[in-house]
Amino acid sequence: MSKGPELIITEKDNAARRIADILSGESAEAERVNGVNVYKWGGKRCIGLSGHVVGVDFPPEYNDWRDVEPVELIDAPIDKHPTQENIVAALRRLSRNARRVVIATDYDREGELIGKEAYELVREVNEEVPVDRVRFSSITQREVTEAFENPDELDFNLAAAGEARQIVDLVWGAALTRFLSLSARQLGDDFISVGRVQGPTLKLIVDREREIDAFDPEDYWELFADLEKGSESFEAQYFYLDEDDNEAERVWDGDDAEAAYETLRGAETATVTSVRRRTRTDDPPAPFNTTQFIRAAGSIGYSAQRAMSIAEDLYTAGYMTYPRTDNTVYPEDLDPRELLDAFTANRTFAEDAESLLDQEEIEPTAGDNETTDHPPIHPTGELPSRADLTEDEWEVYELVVRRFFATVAESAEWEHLRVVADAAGLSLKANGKRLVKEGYHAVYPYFNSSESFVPDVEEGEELAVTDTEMEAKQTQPPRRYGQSRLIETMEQMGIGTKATRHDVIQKLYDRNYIESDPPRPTRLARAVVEASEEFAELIVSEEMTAQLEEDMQAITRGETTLDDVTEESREILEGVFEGLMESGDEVGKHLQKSLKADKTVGQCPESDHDLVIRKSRHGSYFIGCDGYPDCTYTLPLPSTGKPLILEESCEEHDLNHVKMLAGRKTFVHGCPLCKAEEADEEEDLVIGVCPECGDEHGGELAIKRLRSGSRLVGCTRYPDCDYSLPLPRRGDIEVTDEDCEEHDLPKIQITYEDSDREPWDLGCPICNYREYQAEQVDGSQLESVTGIGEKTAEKLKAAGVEDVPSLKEAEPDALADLMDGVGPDTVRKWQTSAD
DNA sequence: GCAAGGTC
Repeated sequence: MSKGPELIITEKDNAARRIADILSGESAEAERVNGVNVYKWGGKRCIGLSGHVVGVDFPPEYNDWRDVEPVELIDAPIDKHPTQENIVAALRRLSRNARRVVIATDYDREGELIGKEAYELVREVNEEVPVDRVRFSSITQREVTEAFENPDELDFNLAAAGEARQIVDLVWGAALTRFLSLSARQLGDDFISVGRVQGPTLKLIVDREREIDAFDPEDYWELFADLEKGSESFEAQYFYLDEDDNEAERVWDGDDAEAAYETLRGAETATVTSVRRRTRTDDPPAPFNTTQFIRAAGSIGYSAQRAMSIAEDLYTAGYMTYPRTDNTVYPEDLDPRELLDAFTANRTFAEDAESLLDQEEIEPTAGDNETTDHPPIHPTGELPSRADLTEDEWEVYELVVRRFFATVAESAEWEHLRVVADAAGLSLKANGKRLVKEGYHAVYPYFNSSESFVPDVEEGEELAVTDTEMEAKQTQPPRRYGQSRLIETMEQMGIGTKATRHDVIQKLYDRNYIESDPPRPTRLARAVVEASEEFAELIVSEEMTAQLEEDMQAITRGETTLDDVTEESREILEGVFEGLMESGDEVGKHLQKSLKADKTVGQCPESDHDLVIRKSRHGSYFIGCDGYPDCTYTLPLPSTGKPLILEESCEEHDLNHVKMLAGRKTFVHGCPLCKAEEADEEEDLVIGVCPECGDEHGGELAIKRLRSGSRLVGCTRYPDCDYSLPLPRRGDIEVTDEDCEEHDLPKIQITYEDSDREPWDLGCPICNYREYQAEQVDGSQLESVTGIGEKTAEKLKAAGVEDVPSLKEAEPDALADLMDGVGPDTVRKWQTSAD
């Protein structure tokens, strides 16, 4: 009998630490094995994976897209290989002499598969060791202890169901993605992808755009009257009964509307014909799952991606529970009073927490979905101080805290008052609502709780008609999906998971399928959906997931096998490829045409070619002639942001307007040719002597407008002297009478004619630039490297890497060993992006 | 370099 340790394997480091704490009574100590945290107490070790540590893929000989016909991928072998080398190595080391292994991954299908992957890694180095599986719904003292007292076995059928999904997704996704990319000759970074989840999501967006395109607006009219009781006035709306005896407010005929309006205008009084009062209970919302959290964060201005990234940080820091969950029912062990109590010491929350604790009974709300993997999102009892968090983090944290508050608060109550009155034979109605009991709204201000006023009136009462109005309106096309509506709809359709839906949307942006927010599909997206609808309908249909889900459940129940399911799926894909390969050229041409349309702004003024948006070798955008090198016509674009071609076009030049997407600094550039012409016409305004070449060559400093639209202070001897100082992009530049004593230049003021922004005293352009430079992040700082945030920079410093030069010199494997959750590949990525 | 699913 081996005397080695008992090894517990969890899905992530965080879970490993908490489970070790519970089982050891907080006596576990952390040690590092191959750069991975291992928690150790008595004869036990607990290690956390990082989700899947092995991945499925085709063997390397299938890597070259050009060498392998996409159709060959259907029957190509599939390998499993470690993707997290350091974790796999640590796991092997610890299991070699283990006396027992316990799999404690998440309690769901993917968790079972991750557990089975760990099991196989263990078996590679230890054929004998007994392997158990424990399952618990939340990491609490009671559940974890109970689970470890009653160990179970791995469910290999459940894991096989997950494997079937991996294989089907890989084969369909890779084969079709390669086919489309090859047919359109898009092989670099701009390949054309499809998949079981991104396909239907993209189709959702494209279908909505088709509805919008096909929409034919209809005119209608609405009539209103202001009614007055004493000094109290309120608005009422005209309505009539339609053919089905339903109340209707929209008048579809212009003459009818005009006639009704004339009648209404002639009325001096209206008689109240009915008054109805009702109280309505407004129950507090259910606990947050991922989707509802994203939705709420969206309503206060966070993109899905950003909301999840902040949630992840708050979770890692220990302030809230796991952000990826479908569960909307709090676990039994959650004691609301105890949790509320933790907030009574905090300045922001104390008052609300105490008022909630004053309630006699606390019964948290519950949603429809109770799952076994994680609890709903709620704050932990550990509170950050405001200074620990950025403003955004605090805002999201407060949302999570307040949502928890809401779920343990009382219902609100509304009083609805509906008044119907008759004015010269026409019916008018008004709906008032008053919040008579604030309830959960007092602690959760994110829902609209505005009231609308209608005074107390009685049947038969006469009211004065003081003002009448007729509004001409048009029916509106359906609205585009916003990111959170999209995620909600994906959830309803059953595609993607809580952890991936927001990533899928990001992927659509990355592939140039959608742009802007709310997302709009590009021509390329339409072409991809059209081609798929014609030849591979399943890949853009939610049915594929529904069918796969059924198959997976059958595998879980032991009614069918992984091999049968994947074989059948491969046969269907063979059929798809028969049609696809016949029409490959046609599909490719259509995709290429759409790709070009996405880049085209109009006709070149100097040749018969199109003007298209191009990217220079330095990564900046410009407009160039598609006939290059025969025609070398170009127009510049601003240096900030990514260009988006707008529908609107210039009347004079017939070129589409361009918008520059740059987050909060997004702006409309307009017609690129107009901009260039404006700059050419504008004369430079001399304001002083060039400090670089003034003495020697007599160069002068002038305010200049470039053809790209940007403005600067530059030397009149350009390009012989390239001395320049930046000026802001927006606002009007005004030269004041006041001079800077140090540099002998006039001070500059920026005014904003088209907005109510206060004028800004920029001052002397040289002084201003010096200040600006001083504020900029020093280029040698770690945070200037893509992918390194504040926290990672801190960790790097703790590992002895102080700045960018020392990061570049570091040996990836050695550095990864010192860093928590960072692999050598990540280090290499940092190093390349630092160059 | 392809997917989708974990996780960081």
